[in-house]
Amino acid sequence: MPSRTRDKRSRLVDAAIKLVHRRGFHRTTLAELADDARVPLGNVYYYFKTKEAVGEALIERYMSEYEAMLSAWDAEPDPKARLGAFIQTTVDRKDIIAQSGCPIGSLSSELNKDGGHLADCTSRLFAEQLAWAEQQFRLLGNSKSVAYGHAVHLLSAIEGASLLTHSFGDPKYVVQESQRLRAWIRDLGE
Amino acid sequence: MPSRTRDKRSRLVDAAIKLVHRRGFHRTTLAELADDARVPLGNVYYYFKTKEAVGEALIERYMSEYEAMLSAWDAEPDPKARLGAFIQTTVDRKDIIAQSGCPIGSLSSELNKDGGHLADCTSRLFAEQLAWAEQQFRLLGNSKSVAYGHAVHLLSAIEGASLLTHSFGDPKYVVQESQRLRAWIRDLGE
DNA sequence: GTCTATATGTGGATAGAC
DNA sequence: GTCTATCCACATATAGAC
Repeated sequence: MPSRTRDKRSRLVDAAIKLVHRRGFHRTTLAELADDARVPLGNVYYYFKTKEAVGEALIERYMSEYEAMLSAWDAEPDPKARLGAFIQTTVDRKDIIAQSGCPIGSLSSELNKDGGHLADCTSRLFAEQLAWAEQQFRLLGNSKSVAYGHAVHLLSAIEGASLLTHSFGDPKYVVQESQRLRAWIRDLGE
Repeated sequence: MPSRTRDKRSRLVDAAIKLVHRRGFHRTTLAELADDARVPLGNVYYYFKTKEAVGEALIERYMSEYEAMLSAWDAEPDPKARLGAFIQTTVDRKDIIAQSGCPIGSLSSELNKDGGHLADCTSRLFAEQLAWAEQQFRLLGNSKSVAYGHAVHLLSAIEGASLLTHSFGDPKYVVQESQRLRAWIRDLGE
């Protein structure tokens, strides 16, 4: 695939990440996508067979972005610091979450109402996060089932607080809930 | 307003509750609504000026349903029992949550991407729940800010677990998180 | 109040020239 | 590979008879 071609395809995915987060998948039109990526509408179909294919590429992108973040967190010295870095990522994005919600959470909520296979793709993103967090809690000496419970609790609280932050358009909910989660992790195993 | 008229309008709102939860607001068409309520399409506009007006009625309905649940919970003897009843409501709905998510959460997530005033209506539902829960925590002897933090934590965890349950199509997340929340409340103030 | 037929706008997708 | 023009399906909304 030529590099110019990669470029346009990549720009379209960039646009999808931005616009789908802001307006949702179904309400984002291919015309808007093309416009934002400075690609003529008809040409979009050279890169993606259908709109659904754009959705797949979008989720792929999130998947690789997540891999990058995971590497960054794994650079932390110990599990508690890694979990802290995970939480901090949400706090860092508090303003964008207030505007448009958690990108994964709102996408998952939307696509799971269609019954299509795009829904399964988004849940894989959550599954990866759960598996990573479970691993950290296991390293803290917890049994598999306890570690899993902790991971579910962590992700639930973050996603729920993101939903409230989005609903009220106020970052304070993720900030407050993050503090609580940090204190919880700090005191674990004492 | 004649009773037959009330009937049809009410049936349309019933249909909206069901279909919007299942498919989302934007993807639910007025034709589907009319069909489900056994009302001819054109007649919908006698009861609602626009689709947005259907959305308002839908949220009104949720608001009054919530009032009814609140009364039920308030019948419990003490704050911990009331909070337990609140949590139990989510567990009771675990299967429908696995299918279509939390009705309020997914509606809020969807409508907050439009910037319209329907979004503000949904956040009022969350605000009511937060205020009620805060009140219960205050009755347990907590300061206003601590009680508010607890309320945010409770609602966040429930909404987040509902999101995971919906995403994976598996009730276990709300069940597990509810157990954890119940234990947390049981041990509060010890 | 009720219902049929239809106007109007929009969005995904395609045809086909270049 | 690129881009214009357009098809077609569908959804909101309205007109107007009954």
